[in-house]
Amino acid sequence: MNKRIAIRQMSAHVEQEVTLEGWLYTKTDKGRLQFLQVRDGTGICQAVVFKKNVSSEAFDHARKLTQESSLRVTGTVKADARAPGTPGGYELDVTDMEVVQIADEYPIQPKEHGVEFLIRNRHLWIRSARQWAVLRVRATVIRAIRDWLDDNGFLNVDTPILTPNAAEGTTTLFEIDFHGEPAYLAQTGQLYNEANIFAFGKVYCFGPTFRAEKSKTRRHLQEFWMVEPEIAFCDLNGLMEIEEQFVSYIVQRCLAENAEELKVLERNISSLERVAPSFPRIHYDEAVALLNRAAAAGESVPGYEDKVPHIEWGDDFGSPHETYIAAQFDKPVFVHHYPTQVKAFYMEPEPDRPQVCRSVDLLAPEGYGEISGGSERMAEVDKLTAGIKAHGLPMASYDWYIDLRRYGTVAHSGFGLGLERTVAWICGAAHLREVIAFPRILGSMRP
RNA sequence: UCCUCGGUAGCUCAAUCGGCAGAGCAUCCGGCUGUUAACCGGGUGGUUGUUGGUUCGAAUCCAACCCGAGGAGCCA
Repeated sequence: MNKRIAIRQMSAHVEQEVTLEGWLYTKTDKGRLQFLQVRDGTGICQAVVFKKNVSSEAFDHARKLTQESSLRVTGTVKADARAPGTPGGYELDVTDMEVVQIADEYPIQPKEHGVEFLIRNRHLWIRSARQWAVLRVRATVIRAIRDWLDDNGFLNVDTPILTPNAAEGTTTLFEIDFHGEPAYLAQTGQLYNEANIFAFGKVYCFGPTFRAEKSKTRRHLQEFWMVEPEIAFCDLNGLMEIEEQFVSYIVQRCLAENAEELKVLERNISSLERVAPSFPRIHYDEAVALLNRAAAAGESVPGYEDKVPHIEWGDDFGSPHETYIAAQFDKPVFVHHYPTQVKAFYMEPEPDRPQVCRSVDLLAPEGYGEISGGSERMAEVDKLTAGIKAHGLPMASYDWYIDLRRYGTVAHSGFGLGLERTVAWICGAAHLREVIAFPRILGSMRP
């Protein structure tokens, strides 16, 4: 029995005889010479089958291999600059092979396909090189998120997915039946996070969240993952410092650990290398002025056909606005102090100017939009109850939340970072559906 | 909910003014010792999204519906 190794470890086994277990990605048959591209989940490696080097049975088996057939292939690892693969530069000079199964005709070819077809075959599409690379980067982003928070004094306290009422509005909730009582799939764990900081100081929750928005764009999913850190004794400025450290760490971890994956994705690395503290910060007032100067000059929005639309002070930004602002910077940019009226009820108004609140969105470069939204939370009972009234929300639902301000209230802040938008940005992915294994998008949840 | 675009072979797409349903890839057969989405020769493969209408004749024109994509709004 030969040593079984992973393709990723091939460079450590040059001139040794090893066995790879995997699937045939594609094949080039040259008569007495066959090139097999073998995947094993860790990479793709070229296995070269010379007729004179193997038994006639093994050679015939190789000829019969179809795309995605499962196999064990044994041979000597050779360093060869001509060898393609991930990582390339090494190939297997085959001495023997065993077919596990000859696969049926495989629907996905290593060429262009339409979106509908690929989504319908998502269970197979995840084997393709691009999808494989994206999902590996996603796993790195998740590790980086947990590592940074765990190493910086945050305690992971997860929050419920079944909730009795909306945190921020009711139109985008998935309703389910909780034994005769209506319940909703969580859109955020933030309110519970705020309870948790009074026990643990700095906490985060990290899990799936659900939005029944009728949104059908490349930036929306019905089910997506969000990490939500929440910090006691922290104001808006403190929050932005944490966010820029956190996001920079995530990006740098991907650069360090996923060079091969980013190469498969043909991602421009230099724009990611710039992602380091500190990030530019602009006030909502400045952003409005910037947008209206651009609108007056008739500038167009990168990636859109339309010109920059004029904006009235007090309105929230639309996607074209966000995209234009983000395009003015070569790093993620903070926009802070949004108008109080367009933001959620719990955001702390600026004491000297209550028309704006201590909120901040982080906009990713290259058109990937808002990857994070956060704020300093209202710390006083009276302000909070006024805020709940002003938004027309049922006071009774928030009794425990208001309670938190009665027992040792402090300035506190938090944000939510959208996992898929972050991964899409790092990978340069065209659509969020590519950065989660089984996307839930409007009108489709199969497979 | 609204706007725009689309649906033809397993996949990606052609089909001129309404006039024989056509390629490439995949698959199958044959050839080839350095291929990178190989190449060369041959074969298989069709209820043109659905229903109805106009017409001698419809993939093509008309109507309704179904499905998909991108975007707006909303949001991470």
